[in-house]
Amino acid sequence: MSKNYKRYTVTSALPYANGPVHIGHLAGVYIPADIYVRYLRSKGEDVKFICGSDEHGVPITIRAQKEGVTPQQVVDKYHEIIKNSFQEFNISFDIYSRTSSEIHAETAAGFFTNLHGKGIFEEKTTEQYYDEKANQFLADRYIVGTCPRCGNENAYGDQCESCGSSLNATDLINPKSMLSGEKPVLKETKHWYLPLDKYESWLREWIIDGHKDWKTNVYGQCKSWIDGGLQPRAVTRDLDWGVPVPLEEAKGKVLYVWFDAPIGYISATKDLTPDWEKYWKDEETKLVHFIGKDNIVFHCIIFPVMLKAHGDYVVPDNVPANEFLNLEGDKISTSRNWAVWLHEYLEDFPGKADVLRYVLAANAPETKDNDFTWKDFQARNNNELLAIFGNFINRAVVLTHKYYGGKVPAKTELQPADLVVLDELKAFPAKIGDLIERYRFREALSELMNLARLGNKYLAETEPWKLIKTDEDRVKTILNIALQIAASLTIVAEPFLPDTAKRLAQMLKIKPDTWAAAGGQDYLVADHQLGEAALLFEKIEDATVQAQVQKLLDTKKANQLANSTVAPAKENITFDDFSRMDIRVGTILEAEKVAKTKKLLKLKIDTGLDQRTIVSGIAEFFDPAQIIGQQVSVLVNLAPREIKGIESQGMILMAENADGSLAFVQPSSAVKNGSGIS
RNA sequence: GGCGGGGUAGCUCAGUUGGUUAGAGCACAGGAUUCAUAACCCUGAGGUCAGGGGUUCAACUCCCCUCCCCGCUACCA
Repeated sequence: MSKNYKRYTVTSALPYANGPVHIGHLAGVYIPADIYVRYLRSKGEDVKFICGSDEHGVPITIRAQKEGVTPQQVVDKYHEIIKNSFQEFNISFDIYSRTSSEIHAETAAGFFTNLHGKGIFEEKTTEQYYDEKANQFLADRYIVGTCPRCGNENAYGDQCESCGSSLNATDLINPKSMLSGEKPVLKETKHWYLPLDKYESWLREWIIDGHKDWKTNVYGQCKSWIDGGLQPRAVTRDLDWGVPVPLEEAKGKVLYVWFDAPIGYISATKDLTPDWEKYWKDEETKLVHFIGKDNIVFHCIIFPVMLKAHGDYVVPDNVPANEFLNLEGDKISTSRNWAVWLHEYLEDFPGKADVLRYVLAANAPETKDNDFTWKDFQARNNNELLAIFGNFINRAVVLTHKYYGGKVPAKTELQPADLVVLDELKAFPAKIGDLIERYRFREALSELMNLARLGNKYLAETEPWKLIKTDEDRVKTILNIALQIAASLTIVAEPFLPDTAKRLAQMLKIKPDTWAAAGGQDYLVADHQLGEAALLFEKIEDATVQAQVQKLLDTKKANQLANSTVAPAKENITFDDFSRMDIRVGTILEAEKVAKTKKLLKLKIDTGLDQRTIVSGIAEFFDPAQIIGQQVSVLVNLAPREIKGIESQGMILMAENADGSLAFVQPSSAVKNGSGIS
């Protein structure tokens, strides 16, 4: 398992180019990956750090349509924003490519052709909605219609955004194409499937038996998927935005985005170097994917199966997926604008990329979901970066300037306390490096701070500012050692805080050196002239973080306002339309939870006409025992429908609150069962 | 409901194969200090390791049950 690798290919998840990047992405994926890569480079390893924008898929075409622009314009816009954000946070990709590029289309199509040639794919024909006027098949999101559950007339084919139900396009009442407005027809279409099920035994051997070293969340999730049984997965779609399927018979079809996206790692590497094959096809290359937990199945199951089926490629050695980062106690949400966007952070905190890098790395969701708060951000800047790291550097450099004109004094006689500190200093780089190699970035970072703490403690205990009056030789040794610690910090801090490391190196007037030089007791030679002391960090005031908190509170308020808006009235209907509905008052006689469901209650209702069974999705809000005997409104002439094997004969009328909670619609005083409602 | 992950100090989190007294940072209290951005340094207090049962000489750790949070997934007429 611990093979000796000659080189590394490190990828970080391709951000989807339909929006900017926020702190959750950074904390979960890009900062860990960047720390890992910078460390490897510092060790002198041969490493390529690969990323790029994921620019295909239906959501981008929808956004384009909404904004009245082309998909290419959408991805061009976000590709630039995302790319710039990464640059400003010093995420040191060797290449940041994109999947709308020519080289990617070639690579992805080539990959498909290769698998197709090997007879890997299964072909299946199914019925899908087709717009005859626009002459194309419709993605689920391209079909609107009336939600069969809540009656919202603008439900999408995959989901109703009004009631949150997930739907099949064929469930919609009065489906309409978003392209032409016409009613779509069902039409047969052929697609190519990757038979994941045929790779089950290989996956078991490779992951379940072979990669017990993976993080528990990753390993557990993979095991769950494999044990649950894998299904063939379509690799093609009827869509005009994507990589065209390279087959004569597949005109108008593109590669499904999940198939082409991971190949983006390969095409980006091609884009980077003609030597790309070495980084993908050589057994001595260690492939590592940094991703968030939502991406585990693609990087641990699907992409490896693709690589395995192809046969020439190596499969990942590790996939250190992180959990999610919350923001001030709530989930980060793009649609609710509950996020700290990277480009906005840099406007509010210019020059402070490292501060956010530090806070996010220190609080990265490595084993479970974590919370980012502005208060914590302030505390970590003021109490850790500034008070421990910055302060130590400042003390050492200021004292050296004060006593020795900024020239590194030579060590004199070493005392036991000095030797202890030098030993500890020497041990740090290996300790930090080991943690990084085991993907434990938080702990590695805390060891980095411990090195600065060692410096502070050493100064506090030796008190050179007192000794300068009595034992100047001793002071020379002390400051020399303190400066050696500072010098090593330039190296071991670099993966985490690249800007800071650079500024520190400038202050000490040293050239960046390799990891091997860190921990040395003579990294700074005697008489070396230091630069002027400068502050590495500045204090973040209460008012500053308060402003950020206020910004979020405003967002929350805006969201509440948006939620409280009442849905617009539906189209007028005739009295006749209304009178076709037979709504009666009934009494709940029995209520029990339907086994193996979360939302369903099986109710027995006395409708006055009869006693009938109705299945209703209200279990989340009502305790069965508490609702027996209550009167409710029942739509009695709704066609019966089987739900979870139970025939439901009618529907209970419910009022839905803004927060989604439900209430019965019931008479204000008891009336006879069977009384009509009109 | 099924599957996966999690529940450890006021807060954010460590705790590797079961092994003495369960750790760190922040916050808090006391002390020391003045080179340093009132920062650093030392000491202390603070825990029914979600709850219950079991295995064991020994359980935060392994097994069973229950509750809660997150994710994937099914159900919603």
